[in-house]
Amino acid sequence: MAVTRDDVIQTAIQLLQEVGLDGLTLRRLATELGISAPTLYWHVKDKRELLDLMSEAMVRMAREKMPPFPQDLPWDEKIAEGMRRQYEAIITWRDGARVVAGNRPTEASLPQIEQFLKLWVEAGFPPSEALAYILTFGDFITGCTLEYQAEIERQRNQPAEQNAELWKRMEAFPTLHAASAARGAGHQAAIKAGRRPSSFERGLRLLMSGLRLRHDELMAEKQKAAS
Amino acid sequence: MAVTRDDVIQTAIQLLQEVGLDGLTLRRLATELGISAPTLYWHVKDKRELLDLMSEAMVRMAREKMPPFPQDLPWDEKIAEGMRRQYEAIITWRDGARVVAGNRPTEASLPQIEQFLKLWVEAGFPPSEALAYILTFGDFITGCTLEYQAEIERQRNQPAEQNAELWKRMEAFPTLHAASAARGAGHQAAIKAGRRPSSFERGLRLLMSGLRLRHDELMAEKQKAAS
DNA sequence: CGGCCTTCTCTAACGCTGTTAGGGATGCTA
DNA sequence: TAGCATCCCTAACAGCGTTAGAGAAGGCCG
Repeated sequence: MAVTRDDVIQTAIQLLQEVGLDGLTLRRLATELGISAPTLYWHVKDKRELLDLMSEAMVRMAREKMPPFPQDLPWDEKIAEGMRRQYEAIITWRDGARVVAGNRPTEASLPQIEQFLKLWVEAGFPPSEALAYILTFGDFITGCTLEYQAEIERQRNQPAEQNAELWKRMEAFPTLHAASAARGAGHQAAIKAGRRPSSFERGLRLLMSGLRLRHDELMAEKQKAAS
Repeated sequence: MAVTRDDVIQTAIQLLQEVGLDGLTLRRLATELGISAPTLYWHVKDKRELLDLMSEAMVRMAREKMPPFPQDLPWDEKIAEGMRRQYEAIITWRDGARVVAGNRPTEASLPQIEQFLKLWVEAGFPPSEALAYILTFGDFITGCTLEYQAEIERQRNQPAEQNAELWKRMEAFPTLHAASAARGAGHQAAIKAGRRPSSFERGLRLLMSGLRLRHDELMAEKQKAAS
């Protein structure tokens, strides 16, 4: 049976889970598909294009598995939920951040963005401001997922030896040492247990607080203009 | 005259500015230094190590060029200024985000962190919470710089042709289209003129708003405990 | 039926990458 | 004078993304 373009993408994604982005070579992918490496170039223009297609498919697939978007929430919780979903869609996949980040929004993501944008506009934000905020939140999501997954890959590659040395050096810095100690143990344990780090939720909370303030401002302006 | 390890790092950084991270190969770097590629392995263990050293040097050099840190500011503006400096230290360099991001904090950055951490503790944050916030802010900086520089490299490689097509597709999505139109022109012009995008300042403002709220909470708790 | 054209695949090879092996030359030190 | 550390070399390897160009299978049309 002939390999389809979709087979290529799905197998690539599956392979990504197993070996990570650095292990995802065209030759390896071809072998997995039972074809030769150059044949991939019939299905796909580039490795770059393959990654774009994977990125799109990964986000879409992750989204499809989520429960329907809750409709009966106040505006701010809706927006927060939207952000959480984007975060989830990326961090679900091994090296998801490196695959997805840096891609310009693809055509397939436009409806998604449009729908999300509507939430903001309904809440009272001007469209252009809303878009700017979405991109800014997106930057945070990118950074969050990237750093988290970088940490995971690091731990996969080297069993915590250099870590100990850094810890030693920290003793020269009392505040940092105290902070790390208070944070350290629980945090490390959480990562190893597969639990998500609190960094995203913490940042999201801050961003949402700021956003609510801005929202209040806008509402006040509108009230004033109406009177 | 013999090449020193520092020559290697400095030349690598300079080369990075000219050709970007993807153009920074060991052979090219060696040629620039007037030596052969394998000789680099006498100065440096790895390409990975070279990048770590570059990262450290880049941040340090950028910092050294900045005016002394202003001391007579309220706590929140001090913290915001610290964040701005970290952002600046990365975005100054071509592909700075890709070089710096994903590196665990190096030994050389520990004093920097310690000092910054003190600002937070003086402001009334518990050390571990402060550290967590610093990392969260750091995630945002990473994402911001990364996406911005990715956009720059994209524009360097392909002169805006695919961009136009995406724009066409947008017309099917009224809210998005309106938002992009309102934002688009000025934003593009700003990037081409070398001005920094507002995304970072916008996010920073939100984060700081949230942080001030949290600070109020902490102060209230402390007051309560004292009485 | 024979011929064509699309679809899917192949082998061979190119130019590039980071990296290793192993061997020299120089110059300080004992 | 011997030895050792320093700094550099050539040759080569395995792997990467990618290109050139040819070939087999199947539907369509004369």
